[in-house]
Amino acid sequence: MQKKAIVNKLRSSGLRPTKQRVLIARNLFERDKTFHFTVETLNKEINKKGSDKVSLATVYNTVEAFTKAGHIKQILTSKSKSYFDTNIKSHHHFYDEDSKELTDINYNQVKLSKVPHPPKGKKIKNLEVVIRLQK
Amino acid sequence: MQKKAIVNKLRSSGLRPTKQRVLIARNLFERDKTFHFTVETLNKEINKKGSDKVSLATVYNTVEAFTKAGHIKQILTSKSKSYFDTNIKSHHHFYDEDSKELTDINYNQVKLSKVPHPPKGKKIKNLEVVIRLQK
DNA sequence: TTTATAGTTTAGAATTATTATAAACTAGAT
DNA sequence: ATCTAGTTTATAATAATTCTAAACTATAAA
Repeated sequence: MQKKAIVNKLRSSGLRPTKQRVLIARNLFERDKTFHFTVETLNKEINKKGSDKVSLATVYNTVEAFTKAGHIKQILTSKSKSYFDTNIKSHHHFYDEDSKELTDINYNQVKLSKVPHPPKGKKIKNLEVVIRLQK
Repeated sequence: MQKKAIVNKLRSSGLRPTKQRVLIARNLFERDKTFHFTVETLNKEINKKGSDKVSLATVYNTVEAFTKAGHIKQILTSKSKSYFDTNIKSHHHFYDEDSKELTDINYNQVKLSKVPHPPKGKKIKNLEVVIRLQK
């Protein structure tokens, strides 16, 4: 993804393309593989190189803004820390209990043949499967 | 569940049936419905009545011990707080994004017709589906 | 262009969730 | 009854996140 595309992406979701947001967005979206991260890991990534520094508060703000805009998505975990994923397509995860690592599972590798009706007045927004692994 | 059964449950998992553990266990397991909770909510429950007080640290310790023993299970969420469930059977959840509430879905209301092979050397420990709801 | 202003960033404080510590206590074996 | 390892407790420490309010900036309008 080129810088121009990044800027458009931000603009299209009502976010001003500030220096900090563009920097974070490039770090997130100019990758080959999808990226699983916490605010802490992203903050380290962003601030390690001699590059321009971004404050931790801004990393928090930006991650929240990107999540609301649907550019990244929050992952379901059983930890007291928030995890995010640059893969926003409907997909599922392996969670390895030994290594504590998350891996994507392609959407078409899981098929549900029966799903309950949502309660009245509610719609299904999405559906995620987490498969816990052990040795 | 009677007190004696509670005591056995604790003993069988190598936990001494102390006053505090029995109190917490009764609060958790002598319920009609399954119970979704955080340490904070459980702590309030336990300590509200004029009954014997249990320290917050003990509530944390006990919840951890019960989880390890498999008497309760940790729920997958996208929050920076740990949620637990007294329903340890394989089952799934609705997560209502508006009210932030979790509801159990019976195991047999969800059917998977295709599940990926686990990576080499790993076994599937369990599989959980979370259905996110919106208005 | 300047200028005005709403949106954004920032350091640091405040809050919330959890884990660690080490002294006092207790269940259960001897 | 006594001993001891396991447990509880208040409190401190740490970790994750949110808040605050002052400084800064993108951008729309003059």
